[in-house]
Amino acid sequence: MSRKKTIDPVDLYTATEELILEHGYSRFHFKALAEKLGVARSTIYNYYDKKEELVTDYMIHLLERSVERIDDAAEEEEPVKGLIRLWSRYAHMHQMLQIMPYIDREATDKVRQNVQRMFELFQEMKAKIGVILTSGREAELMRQDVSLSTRVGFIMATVQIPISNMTEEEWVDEVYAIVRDGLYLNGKK
Amino acid sequence: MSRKKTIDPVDLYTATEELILEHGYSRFHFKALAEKLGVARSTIYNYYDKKEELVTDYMIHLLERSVERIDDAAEEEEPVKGLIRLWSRYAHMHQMLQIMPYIDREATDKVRQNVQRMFELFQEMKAKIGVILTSGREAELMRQDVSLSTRVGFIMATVQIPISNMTEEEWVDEVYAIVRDGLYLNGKK
Amino acid sequence: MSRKKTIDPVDLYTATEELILEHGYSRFHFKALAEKLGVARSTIYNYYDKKEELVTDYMIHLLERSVERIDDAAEEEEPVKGLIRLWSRYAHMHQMLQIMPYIDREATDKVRQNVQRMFELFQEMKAKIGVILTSGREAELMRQDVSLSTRVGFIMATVQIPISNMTEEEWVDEVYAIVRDGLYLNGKK
Amino acid sequence: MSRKKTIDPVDLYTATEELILEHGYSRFHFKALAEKLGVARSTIYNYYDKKEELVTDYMIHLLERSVERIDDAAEEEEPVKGLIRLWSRYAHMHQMLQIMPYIDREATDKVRQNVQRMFELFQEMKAKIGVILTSGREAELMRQDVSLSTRVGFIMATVQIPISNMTEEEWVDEVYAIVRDGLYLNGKK
DNA sequence: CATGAATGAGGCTTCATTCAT
DNA sequence: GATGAATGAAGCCTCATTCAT
Repeated sequence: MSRKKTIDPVDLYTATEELILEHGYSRFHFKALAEKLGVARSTIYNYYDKKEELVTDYMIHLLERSVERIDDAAEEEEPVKGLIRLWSRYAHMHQMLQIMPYIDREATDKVRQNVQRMFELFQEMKAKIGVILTSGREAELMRQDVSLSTRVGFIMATVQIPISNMTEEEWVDEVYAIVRDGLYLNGKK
Repeated sequence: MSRKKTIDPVDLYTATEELILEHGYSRFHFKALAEKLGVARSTIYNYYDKKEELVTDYMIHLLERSVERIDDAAEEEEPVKGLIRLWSRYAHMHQMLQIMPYIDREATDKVRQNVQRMFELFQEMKAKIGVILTSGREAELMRQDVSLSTRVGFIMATVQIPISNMTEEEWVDEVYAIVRDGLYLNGKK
Repeated sequence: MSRKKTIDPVDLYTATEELILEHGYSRFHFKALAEKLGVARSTIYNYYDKKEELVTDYMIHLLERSVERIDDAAEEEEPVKGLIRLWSRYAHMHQMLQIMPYIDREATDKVRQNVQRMFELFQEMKAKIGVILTSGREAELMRQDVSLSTRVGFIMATVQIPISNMTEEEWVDEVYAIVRDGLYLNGKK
Repeated sequence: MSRKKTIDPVDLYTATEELILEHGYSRFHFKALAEKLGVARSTIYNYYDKKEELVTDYMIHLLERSVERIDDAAEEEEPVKGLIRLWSRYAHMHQMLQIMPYIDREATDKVRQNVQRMFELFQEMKAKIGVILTSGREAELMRQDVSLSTRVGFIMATVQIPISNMTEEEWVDEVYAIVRDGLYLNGKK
């Protein structure tokens, strides 16, 4: 039959992620990717015709996993804390989403479709968070005087808070505390 | 911008900002810049030897103005609200800071120095926010059980919250409300 | 072509011809050929080591058949008309010959030999036409004040005349009429 | 002011023509062109963004000149002979037209427009020849029992007749002789 | 200063072809 | 034989940058 594959598709994603996180999208080339994987540049073209296709495929993969995890978070005792913990694990997702404006959406049809799919997944993510905030026990506990979209945006924005000199779990606790009760003392100690 | 064949340095900044906000840093070229300014590409080199120098100069200019405004915010009745209002005005600053990873810091000595200066300004900004949170009346009102760095990061992260279907002032009110009191009802209305 | 995983050599020729006529030699790749044949690209290499070898083999095959037909034409009542009718059937041969300048003759020894053989076949074709024009009844009917090579070239050039809005046979009649008697009235109707 | 130009646009056309005639369109690259002109490859991109744009521009230039010459031919004593003489001068035009199928017409908008323009010029050329064949003294002298399109195609096809062992003027005389009176003796000497 | 011209470096892609199974 | 995988060579193209006027 044929020769044994040297590129594991999972490695492709891993290498893509690492390169982008290390150097940013502008320095993400098939050349660098090939070097990292130890193959010829043209070899990658047997897997992906365009770098945009690879990147968007990877991002969809990442988003899909993230969206799944939101369901897990929803099951937790404190769903909002679950979301924040999710961010601590998927912090790089945020950085990946930042590169979206740099992607040439018109590169190929596949890219166009992928970008569309990413948009849908992003909406889905926001919708799921919206559901968490408006359903069950949360709805009762939560203030309704602020628009849902701002509340959802608020929770998502916390992914940006840097984690300095503490463990992941400490970060989650601190962020959850202020998300829940705010920065100000309200009769709290 | 101008039709004159000479470059007004202010136009350089304006055009730089517009190009980056419109198309992202990856599509920011001296070629496009020259077209926007109506001059020859090589003319820009009489002002800047490297595109990184231009961009970092511009970003320093932007950061310096922002830092000044923080002092104004500190004077307000509700300083934290002042900060949030500042974000609504300088939302693009956030986008500009996003491009930092894309800049080749090693390009020239000047760039290296500029990046260093940006870092200092950024620290200064965080420090000023820290001072606001720990001084005067705020210190008494604010919870101390969460680390200062997380609280500062929290306030800065709110710049990410999207402004959907509302005025700038409504956004400021909503965001300030949850920043202050959190997402949950705590005996509040 | 075939769905079998083995290649029928005849299919190879057919597919080659179709691809070249459709898209020209510059877009004739083993990639496209393999797709058309429903086999893997590398499989073709079990039959031909070089694409030039395949193409020239095919062209030789085509020329050989054409040369044979010239003998048939010579047997006809009006041999020159027979030649012209031959062109109407083998019009693609003309297009195939056009691609000769695009073939890398130095690719392999086989290619060199094939090109040589094609040249010989082409000479043979011209020779056979020359014989027709100078032998038997034709010689008496035909003017001798124009060099033989021009007369042969003239007949061969007619393959270029487009066939617009008429049947193959009408084209043959019209072309033969002017080849025989020229464009001008000479006491003719 | 600026540096002195090293590329004369006329040289660009000349080099383009030479390269294509020597090696065929498939071996016509900006790389080869740059070498021939003694400039860097990228320099050519300051003149033409796409090789298709250069080639089609050149071909339009060539066609336009040819079309003009047809008007001159029409003025001659024997217009058809004028056309044939024109071919002897513009024989390469025929070869250039052969490459049309190899040009990627969809490369850019400019290319699309150029190809359209070429098509129009080609139609114009055929129309002008048609006018010659049907107007004035010619119409009376010429047979009408063969369709105009075949007669026009016939004249254009003669450009293919090889010129072997004779001067240009001898070739013109010979070809004109058979175009006018045909291959056969009709009471002629 | 301003400019148009030229260039090199770097990235993108496509294919013919080779290789191991 | 047939195949899928890998590769190198070759061509395409864009831009930052330098240079001479």
